[in-house]
Amino acid sequence: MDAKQNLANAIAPLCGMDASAILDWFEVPKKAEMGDYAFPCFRLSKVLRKAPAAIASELKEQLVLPSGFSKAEAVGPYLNFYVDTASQAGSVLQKVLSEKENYGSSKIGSGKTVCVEYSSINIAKPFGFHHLPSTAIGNALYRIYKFLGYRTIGINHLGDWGTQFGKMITAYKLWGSKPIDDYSIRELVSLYVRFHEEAEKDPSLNDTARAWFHKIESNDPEAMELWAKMKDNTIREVKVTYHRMGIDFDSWAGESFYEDKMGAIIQELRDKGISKLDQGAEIVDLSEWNMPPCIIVKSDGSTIYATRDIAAACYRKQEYDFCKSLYVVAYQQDLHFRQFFKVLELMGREWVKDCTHVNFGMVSMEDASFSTRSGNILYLDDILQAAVDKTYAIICEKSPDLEDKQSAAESVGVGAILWSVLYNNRIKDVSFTWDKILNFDGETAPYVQYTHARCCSVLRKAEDFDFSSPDASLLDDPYAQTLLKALDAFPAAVLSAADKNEPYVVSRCIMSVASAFNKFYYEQRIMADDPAVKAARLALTDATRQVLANGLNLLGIQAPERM
RNA sequence: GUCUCCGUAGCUCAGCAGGAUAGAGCAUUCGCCUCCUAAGCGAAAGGCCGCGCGUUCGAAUCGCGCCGGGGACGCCA
Repeated sequence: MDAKQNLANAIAPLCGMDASAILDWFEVPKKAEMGDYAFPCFRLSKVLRKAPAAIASELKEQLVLPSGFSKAEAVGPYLNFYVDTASQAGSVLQKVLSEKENYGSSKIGSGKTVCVEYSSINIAKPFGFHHLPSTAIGNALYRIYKFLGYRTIGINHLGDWGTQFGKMITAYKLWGSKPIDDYSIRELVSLYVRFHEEAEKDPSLNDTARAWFHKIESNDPEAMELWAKMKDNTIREVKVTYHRMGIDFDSWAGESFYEDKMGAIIQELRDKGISKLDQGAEIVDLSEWNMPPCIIVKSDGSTIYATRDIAAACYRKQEYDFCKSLYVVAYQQDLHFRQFFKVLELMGREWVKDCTHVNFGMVSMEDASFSTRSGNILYLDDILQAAVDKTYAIICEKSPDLEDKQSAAESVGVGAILWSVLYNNRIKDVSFTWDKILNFDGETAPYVQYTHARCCSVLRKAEDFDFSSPDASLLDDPYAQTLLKALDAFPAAVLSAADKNEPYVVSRCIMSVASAFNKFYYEQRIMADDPAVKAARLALTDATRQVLANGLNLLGIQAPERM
């Protein structure tokens, strides 16, 4: 960034412009051989009334190159600048190797808090593949913000309230055969499925279910105990899966947590004249903003998710005083978020501008749809396990001598699954097929992890060799240069990922690092005969290892040293 | 019907505060392990960047209109 400023300062006087005016004209050429920065002269041709190409070559003649640059070249209408590779290489290497696991981090978030609501599973329901995007993206954002110095609050907004628990209890009372504590999620789900089958034949079961939920709401001891135990069971069980993915939450406050916090919201909406009665329900009319009304209280007097989300937003502001509050929730709920954000705005909560719906695409199966009721479910844990099993088989084939195959398989298998939803723009839909999810070739986590392991392997072989004072000017081949540029791009990628709430910016960045390293590795011998060259290349390898590890860590993916 | 998002290679996607011959991976075909992990590297082939109009010196990128697809649209979340 000072590089551009220096160039602007040097060029501006030659064409009678202000340095600040031409600063953002600079661009980075697509191809490395065209230099590191380019100054297009099209716009100057209007002012100077000359052909752009002529301006470029005249500028080149008159220009005094600022320090840090090795040459300038006029190519057609462009003036291309090449940075001095030795000093550039030296500073990148030095920065990575001295900052280590903090390379790419920042203090911009110091003293500020970001809330991230993600994963948000339902109690006594499957933790399924369709939860993967929210879970993986949310966790990556959580880690990225933390890396940038923010205090981060990860919130699993549990679906732990509603008539489905009346159904669960009804089913348990009718068909349960052991203490509720002994029921796994899968067993609870089969009770739930059975309830829906039987309720087809005997609709009165639905009344029983409603009655049981009413008991929960009115604090009936038996109902509360069953509900609480189902909730505890579920949390205990899903924590195992979360742990596999390196995830933990700071808050598990779900829907039930806000039961006693909605009354004040409803009252405030009435008092301020924001809500009104319509068809027996209390609504906020949003037609002025071209939106359907937001329902606050249903005609039967019960609350609804909008009410809960409003209460939750207010609670989080009060409790955490966030500077940003993110909701990692599928785009099906776009309208819902626009509605309740608008209601918060009408309530005078100016901080609602800091709330963001981080939406993502639909998850589907190729030729079926997910449905708990029909029992058509893909458990996330089964998919993780399938990936780990496949990885284990690959390791046995490719690295039969590896000592701890199981832990490497776990890192790589789970990493591959997480990566599948962290490599593309969030908004892209995800359609599940076993072939796709178990493909570890090409632009995948295993590729990046393999590259990391490769770096570690080389470094192990050089354990006794001192490369702490590398001569970066020896890294002047194009492969090393491309790699250095990729390493240099990492800190900006982290910032951009946070700015856009898009983890794929980090994924793409470390993918380009891995790709550049593999080309470098193939073309250049790292353990070169010349000790000075060897030292420089080992330092570069160590820096690569570090950046890959940092990037994978931000995505919540392990970086194994051997695989 | 209204609102909203998306449309780039056979497939999955980058690129879109406008700029130099549009990039990857997968799949296909063909090469590269006497040398640091071949889960790697290379090559070939593959594109009216959905269509049209406009703004501009310049549009995959910005605006408008079509077409095609996803999603949402009052008492589920």
